[in-house]
Amino acid sequence: MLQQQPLTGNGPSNGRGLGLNSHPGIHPLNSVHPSSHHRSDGESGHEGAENGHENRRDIGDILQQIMTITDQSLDEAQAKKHALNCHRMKPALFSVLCEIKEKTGLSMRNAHEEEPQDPQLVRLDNMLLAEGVAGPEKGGGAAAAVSAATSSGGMSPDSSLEHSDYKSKLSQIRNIYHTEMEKYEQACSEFTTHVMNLLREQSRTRPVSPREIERMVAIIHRKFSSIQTQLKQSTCEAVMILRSRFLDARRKRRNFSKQATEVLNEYFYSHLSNPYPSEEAKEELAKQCSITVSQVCNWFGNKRIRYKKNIGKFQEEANIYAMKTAIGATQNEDSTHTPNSTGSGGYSLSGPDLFLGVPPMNGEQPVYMGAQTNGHWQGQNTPPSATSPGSDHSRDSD
DNA sequence: TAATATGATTACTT
DNA sequence: AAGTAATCATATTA
Repeated sequence: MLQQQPLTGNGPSNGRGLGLNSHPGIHPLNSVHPSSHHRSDGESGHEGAENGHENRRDIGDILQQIMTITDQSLDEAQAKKHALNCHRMKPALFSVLCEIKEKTGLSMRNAHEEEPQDPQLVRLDNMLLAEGVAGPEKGGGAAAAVSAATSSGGMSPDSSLEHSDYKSKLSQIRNIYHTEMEKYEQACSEFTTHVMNLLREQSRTRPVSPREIERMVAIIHRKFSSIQTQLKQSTCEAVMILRSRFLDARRKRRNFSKQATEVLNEYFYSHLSNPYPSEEAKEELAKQCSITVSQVCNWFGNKRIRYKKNIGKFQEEANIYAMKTAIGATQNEDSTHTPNSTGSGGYSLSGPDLFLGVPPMNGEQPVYMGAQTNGHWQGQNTPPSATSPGSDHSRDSD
């Protein structure tokens, strides 16, 4: 029963680190059978001699029986044991053994170590607990850990796929961990009871103090818990790997939906003179685009810088969105205040400044070039005179 | 496949 | 803390 499979490759870390392929070696109990010691006591015709001689032979006999008792089959052993217990020299031997034990017992007394709770193990436990691997089953545990780990960035809804992937992987690890743990615990208790029974049984033929049993049990538990520590360790490793992979995935960029960029661009170009959405506006935009506020921040940061760097390149885009907003504005200029067009709700904060102060050229298209990019917005900036590949003079007729 | 677009990150600045 | 500018790394396009 205790030959349980040593955590084969289905472990969380591809079998790495869990390569304990043998049960904890607790052999002091059953390994002593010097089977080669069979003395040939065949010459029984020699009995008449001194008493001492006979006694020695008796003791040798009984010792022999004790030594070989574990070699016997169960029935045989049972019978032998019975015979042993009924042996007339048994009490004497027993008392001798007691005496010897009394003398040698000292060495055992100081073997009294109280394990001071390995800090490494404590750390492992804490981590497993924090990751939601150990401890009670809770759906939010893993998710909480993840969101804590990724709180800085903010995740797009796209990553919810990876998120659930992460969660399922984590629960997989969790399951493996728990089943393995259970297995070990069961094996441990089974083995412990087995050993205790054995010791109890043996206590009939040799002196076994409760203290001894206790010690043996402690040894067994130590052995098993060292295995469990290994399991914990590799579980932690697996979680770490999973986690780093998840965080890597976070770096993977995915473009926002068409509709989302639409909304963002609409806001941007309709607030070109001051494209700094307030906290509220950011939240509103985030909601509309189903992205996070920090993603909105990123987007505006990127947009501002890139627009400023090369206005010419964005001229067309600006015109398009200016047009859109204009249409939206005229559409509802007399009706309800809902400038929706492409799903863009009205950001009713600070009216859109389409065609800001800049006079719309003297011509046809509403060349949308307001934005005081040349020295306004936040702080000073010295755009290296936007290359303006677009034929239209992107600079205001100053 | 190279070039470009784009979302995220980082180091600073204000 | 919010921005800017530079940069990274991937997505998309030509």
